[in-house]
Amino acid sequence: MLRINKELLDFLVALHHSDTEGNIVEQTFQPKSQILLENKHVFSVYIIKNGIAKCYLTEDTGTDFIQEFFGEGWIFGEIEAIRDEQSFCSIDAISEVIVYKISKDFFNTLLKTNEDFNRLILKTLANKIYHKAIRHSYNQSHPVESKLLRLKDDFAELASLISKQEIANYLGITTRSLNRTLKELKTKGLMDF
Amino acid sequence: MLRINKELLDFLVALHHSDTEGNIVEQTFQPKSQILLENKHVFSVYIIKNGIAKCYLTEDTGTDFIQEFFGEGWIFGEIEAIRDEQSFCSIDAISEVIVYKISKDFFNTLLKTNEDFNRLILKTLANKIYHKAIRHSYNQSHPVESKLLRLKDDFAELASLISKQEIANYLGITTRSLNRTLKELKTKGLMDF
DNA sequence: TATTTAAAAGGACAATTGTCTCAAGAATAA
DNA sequence: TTATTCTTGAGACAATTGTCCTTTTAAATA
Repeated sequence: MLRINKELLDFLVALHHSDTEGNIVEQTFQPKSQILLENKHVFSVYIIKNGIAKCYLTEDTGTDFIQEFFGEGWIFGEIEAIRDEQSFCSIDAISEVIVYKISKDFFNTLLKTNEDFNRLILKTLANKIYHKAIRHSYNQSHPVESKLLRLKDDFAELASLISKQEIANYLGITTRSLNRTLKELKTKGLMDF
Repeated sequence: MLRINKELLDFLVALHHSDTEGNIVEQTFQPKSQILLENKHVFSVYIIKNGIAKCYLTEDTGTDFIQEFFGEGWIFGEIEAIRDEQSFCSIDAISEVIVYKISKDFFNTLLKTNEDFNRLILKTLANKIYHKAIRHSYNQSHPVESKLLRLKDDFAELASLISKQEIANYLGITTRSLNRTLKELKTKGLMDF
């Protein structure tokens, strides 16, 4: 769940070092602040240097569905830059988040001119599809208990950072269901956090 | 649901015309035949010239979850070619399916040498992520009735081609739930197919 | 420390969805 | 036409998950 994309991060660190024209800017976001809002123009592409953010979608029912937690090396805004459309997710900082920010134009230029970067983005997109497909399928076919067990280690790792509400929003369930199932798993000795 | 990717199809038609080295092969699959199987090496990338296929994942519960129905211009095998990993989905022909088939190597060469193709693939991947995110979120946050109504037109269009079981597998529900909800919607006059 | 506010846990009940089973209808083959 | 098989539809019941609301616990602030 909290995979990191070291390759992409390393690439950006190097790019930032050699950048003399201000194409890459570092920016810091405070915990709980909003980085991107749904249905707005996106002018930049962001790569997380440090911290954790959540990428979520607010449904007409009023509930948020968390697409993914983003850690180091994760990129966002790139889909909008490629599709040339508005944002379809909101992004909030969870911890303090430091990003490398590059303009949409520079991002598209890099894609054209830098073969390594191009390949990295292709890989990143392919990975996003792969993981999304696996998760979507699993979510639709398994009860809450299984979904929780599957992410046991991830949640234990993130427990101090994210709320129960956010875990529920990631699993697409209510906090009531989450608590109920957590308690059952504790009784069974299958969960401890 | 059954979007077509005309741009990519047109590109391949042109490429096929000018192909003198046998890099692009046309292949036909009979209805219900399997084109790709989960967890196998993938040696080629496929673009649908004609027909409809389903892309699905078989869970340990024994149920299939349909990721997407693929129509004209849809590409598959490309994620595996980029990630250099085994297949993570199975692909079955629903109607008779004619594909353009290109080798993994040729696909990767094209990505490097042909800027237009590269851009098309980037767009295609970005679109897959976009649509998957929207659907996953909607599926997790809405009851069966809403999911069905949302796809009313698509299902009406596909009704003669796909089975009830396949609709259920696409929505991640059982046929029992599907039938129950369809009946309710008919009673309410909201559904007719 | 006392007070206020927010997050987490859970009781009671309702709604939704799934499991199991069987019967009706349609399609296919003998 | 008559079996045979497959798809569809649905009854009865069980399990899962959600809604609403209250209580408990923890954290933040005066």
